[in-house]
Parts: sequence; C-alpha cells; structure tokens
Amino acid sequence: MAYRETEKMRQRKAEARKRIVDCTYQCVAEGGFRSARVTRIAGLAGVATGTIYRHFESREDLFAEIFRLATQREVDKVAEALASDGSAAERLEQALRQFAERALKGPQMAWSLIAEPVDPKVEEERLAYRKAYANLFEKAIREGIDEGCVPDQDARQSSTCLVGAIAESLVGPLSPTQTSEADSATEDNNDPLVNSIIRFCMQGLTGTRR
Amino acid sequence: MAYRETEKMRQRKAEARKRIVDCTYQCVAEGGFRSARVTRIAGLAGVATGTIYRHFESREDLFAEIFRLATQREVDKVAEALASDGSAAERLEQALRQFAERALKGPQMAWSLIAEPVDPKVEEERLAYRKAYANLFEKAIREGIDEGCVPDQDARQSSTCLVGAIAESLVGPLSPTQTSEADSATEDNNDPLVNSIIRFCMQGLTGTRR
DNA sequence: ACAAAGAATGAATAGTGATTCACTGCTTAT
DNA sequence: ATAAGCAGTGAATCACTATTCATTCTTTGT
Repeated sequence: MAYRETEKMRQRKAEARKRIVDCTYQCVAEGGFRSARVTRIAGLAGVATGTIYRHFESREDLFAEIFRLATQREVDKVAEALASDGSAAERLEQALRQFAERALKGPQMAWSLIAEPVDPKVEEERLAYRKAYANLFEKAIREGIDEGCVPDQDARQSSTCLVGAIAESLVGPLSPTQTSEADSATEDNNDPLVNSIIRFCMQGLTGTRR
Repeated sequence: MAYRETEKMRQRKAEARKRIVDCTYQCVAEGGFRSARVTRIAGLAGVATGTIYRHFESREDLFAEIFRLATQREVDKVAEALASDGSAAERLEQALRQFAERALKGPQMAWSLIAEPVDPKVEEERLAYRKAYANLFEKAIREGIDEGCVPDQDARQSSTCLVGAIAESLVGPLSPTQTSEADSATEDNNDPLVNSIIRFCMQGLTGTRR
C-alpha cells in the first residue's frame, strides 16, 4: 500500500465540497435552479466539471442538497419563533411573521424554494420542506388547543392551510418577473401584506375576529 | 389564382386542430404534461408530427392552450357556484366545495393544473388561473362585506389565502405517487378533508367559530 | 526516489425529444 | 385537364447540457 486517505486529504476534499455547495447556493440565490449550470458552478468553485461528480451523483442530487440546506435555515427560524415565550397563539403568529418576512427579504431564493419549477428529486425535497413547516405548526396548534387559546380542530389540516395561505400570498410578490427593490429594507412589523396574511391565518385558526 | 381557402378546408383544418387538442388533453389527463410527447399526440390524433406545428407554434404553446381549456371548465364551475342563491358566505362555501370536490374527482388533471412542474409559458397560465379564482372569490367577499355577512377586510388578500389554502391541502391527496382509488366515488358533502378545509377557510373569512 | 492509489481534469460524448423542411399530394379555379 | 398554391408528411437535424472517462497530476508509505 502506498496511498492512504489521510486527514489532510479528507479535509481538502471537504473544503472542495463546501466550495461547490456554496457556489451552487450563490448561483441559485442569483438566478434560481433552472439557470444554474454545472459548468458555471464548477468555474466559480475553482474545480473542473468532472470534480462535481466526485462529490455528487448528479446535478439533481446537488440541487436537492442545496434545497435541503436552504430550507433548513428557514425551518429552523420558524422553529425558533415557535419555541419562544408566550401563548401558542402568540408564538404561531410570530412564526408566520418570521416565515413571510424572511421570504420577502431574500426573494429569489424564497421563490426558488416555494414556486420555481424543479426536477422530481428537488420537488420531493420541496414536499418535505412544506411538510416540515406543517409539522411545526401542527404541534403548536395542538399546544394551543391544550392551553385553550385555540379551539379544537383538525390540527394537521389547519397547519396545511396555513402553509398554503402564506405560500400563495407570497408567490405573487416574489415572482422574479415582478420583484422590485421596494420591500427589501422593511424591518418593523408594519408590512401590510404580512399583516393581512397573518390576520387571515389567525382568524382561520382561532375563529376570533381581530 | 388557383387555390383559395374554402369553407370546406377551413372546417377540415378546424377538425384536425380539435383532434390534436382533444388528444393532448387526453394525454395530459392520463400522465400529466411532462410525459405527453408530441409524437404520441400526433399518433393519437392521426396526423404527422409536423402537422402539429401547422396549428401551434410549439409544444409549449399547445400545452398552454390545453391548460387554458382545462382551467376554463373549472373556473366556470366555481363562477357558477358563486352565482347561485344565498348569502355571499353560503355561496363562497359552495364554491370552495365545488373546487375541492372536482379536483378530487379528476386527480391527475387537477394535479397537473395545481402542482405539476411546467415550462414557463404554461406556468404563466397557471398564475392567470389562480388569479382567476382569486378574482372570483374577491368579488364574492366584497359582496359579503356589503351584505354584512363577512367582516370588513382586504378582500384581495383574503381571496389569495383561500386559493392557497385549498391548493396546498389538495397537493398531498392529489400527488400522483399517492393517489388511491379511494375517494373517487364520493358524491355527498361528507368528505372530512373537504369539510376541514372549508371550515378553516370560512373561519378565516368570517372570524366566526363554526 | 519510487511506485501505488487516489483525485482532478475537461474535451468529447451521449441522450433526449422538440423542431424543421424538402418533398409529396390535395384542392381549387379556369 | 392543368397549373398554382396550400396542407400534410416524417425522417433527419438540431440544440442543449449533463455526464463520462482516458489521461494527467498529487499524495503517501517505503
């Protein structure tokens, strides 16, 4: 034996992989999945195209990983909002706001995650991603029902409606053909779009006019 | 001059076009847009592939037309439900039910219209289609506000939420990988899935627990 | 210094199906 | 019957990139 995988090599490979991931992320954040070419990604990452395939089975797999990564950040933020103090209803409201506001702040990526037409393997990740949100919401709704601040209902079904209502409301504003620079700087709770969405959602959950 | 387009010819061409449209519709209803091959469509319609291109600019254009057609039927049904008797709230409920039940009855086509990844021109039609629903709902919500059976709100925003909530709720059940033969025969108002969706939506609109 | 084993390379290939277009065959008006 | 002109044909072409793989370069242990 002469060559043995050593720590140094492992690390170097990991770095290359990370560069590939980062550059893909960047490409997607700029122009979506559809326009992200393997060749360009390789170029940005400073590796040959073939090298991509030493780290990922296929372009689709690479994209699926990027999708998972981008998604995780978002889901974590929502989970965080749901883990804060306050009644379940208050926490749900915080979470919905988090979801919507973050999307509006990074519109291209948000659009890619929510609405861009993607290949089957990536679409699968999208279903998982939406389900992840739904699961978080479902749990919070259950807590709300136990606490008594949310009336009894089919928590799973309601959580799905929440995800749908937000996603649909965002598709228009996020659509790459229409995105302006306008909303980017919003920091406070006063975006009327976000507020209307939340009002509808919270009413749907609680059946209490607000 | 020797050849002149005559009524007979015009009609024959129209028939060929109709056959192409019908066969495309059938293909899509069976396996979605993605799997509908131009060659197969031509075969079914009894014309050469080239003939397709005498009637449509491109496959995408053909698909866009099929999408519009399929969509029109659905939108019309919802419009019909909204035009019936009763309070605005009652009519909205009828319309939501119509939407959901029809989708569950023709799951493959409904999935293609709601969630299948499609090319840009078709995606544009989808946006228009969703907007068409939203417009109908919006009008009804406005009427409800005037009638006093629906509290004052941003009708446009609420209508978008309605469309999103239904669509998202249907994506799972319609997904081709999961569709069973189960629900197909449901004729009455008792599908619990449909009822939960409607409950959430109507609560979201009216803020009244049901 | 050397050989063994990977890792990296990137030009060439391949797979896929939409689209074209030179040709054939009808239809029509005279 | 004839000629002009449009409709129909479908095998061949094209476009587009993801993917491959023979080759070159690095690393490692002796």
